[in-house]
Amino acid sequence: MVKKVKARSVPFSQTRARHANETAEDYVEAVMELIAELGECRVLDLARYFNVSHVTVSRIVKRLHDENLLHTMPYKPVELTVEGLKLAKRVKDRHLVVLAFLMELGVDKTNAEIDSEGIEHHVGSKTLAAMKKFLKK
Amino acid sequence: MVKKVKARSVPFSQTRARHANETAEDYVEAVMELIAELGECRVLDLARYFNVSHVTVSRIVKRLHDENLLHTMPYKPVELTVEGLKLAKRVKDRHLVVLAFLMELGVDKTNAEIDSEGIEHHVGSKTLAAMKKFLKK
DNA sequence: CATGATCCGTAGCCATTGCTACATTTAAAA
DNA sequence: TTTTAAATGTAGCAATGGCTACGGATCATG
Ligand SMILES: [Mn+2]
Ligand SMILES: [Mn+2]
Ligand SMILES: [Mn+2]
Ligand SMILES: [Mn+2]
Repeated sequence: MVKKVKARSVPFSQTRARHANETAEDYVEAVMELIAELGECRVLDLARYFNVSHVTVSRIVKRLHDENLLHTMPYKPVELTVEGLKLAKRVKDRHLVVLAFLMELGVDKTNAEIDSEGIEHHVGSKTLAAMKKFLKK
Repeated sequence: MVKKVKARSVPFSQTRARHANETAEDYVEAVMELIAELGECRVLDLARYFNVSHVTVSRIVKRLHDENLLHTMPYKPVELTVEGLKLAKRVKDRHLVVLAFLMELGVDKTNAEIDSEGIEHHVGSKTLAAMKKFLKK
């Protein structure tokens, strides 16, 4: 008789899929925010924002341009496509819910900001709804 | 007058650091669990568990061996070092808290299992404490 | 004890995201 | 207008974690 292991592979597959979207989500949100704050979004603004080199940003911006999330021309500011803006709004809304939820739970702002930056990408629609419900009470 | 952007780089740096630990955390937890359930933990057990190829597992096991988290000899089952067991216990405890928390919040078990698999790695000590407190009430 | 199935390791590919060093473009100052 | 500083791009390296293909080791079974 061979013991069978529970089908735990689904959560891991889902987590890997979410990690694959994480960079795109953070970047479109950052571009939207930087344009709102600075009027435009330059590669170096993103590099400072994420605390990475401008080279890393430049390459990722190129990839997200290929994925139709960002507009970009050499030496020009980065902009959002229609698709990118839609994603940015959705992601920012979710991020704000997670942040508010953690603070409502009693976590200080500093730690809520740190943890929510990672947690946001792993919050599915059901969990997001539960957090919103909690916030209403 | 130049507008200055808030220091948002800290959360992103922290999130990247946590992602760097994620594989190690999931693997030691998996090894502990598979040994508990099957008596031993083989490379292929881990491959099935994570839904990846045995090659991916083999390379990662080697790296975690170099980091003194796992014991491994060619063609032998994988075991935990003292350090690995300590980490596994800590990680499993945190994972269970996150899972129970999500379910207490009203998320169904299936989605709670999926989301907690990613969220766990981004839950700092403050957030973990807040979740435990919530569960006590 | 032979052998075939299963398990595991190795070679080698790709994508992603970090980095430094250097080249080029753009924009500001002299 | 020339010159210099800042911003951006390019080349090339490393680590990580996916994969397939193939070969060698182990073990159960005949
Ligand atoms: Mn965000
Ligand atoms: Mn984030
Ligand atoms: Mn996990
Ligand atoms: Mn994550």
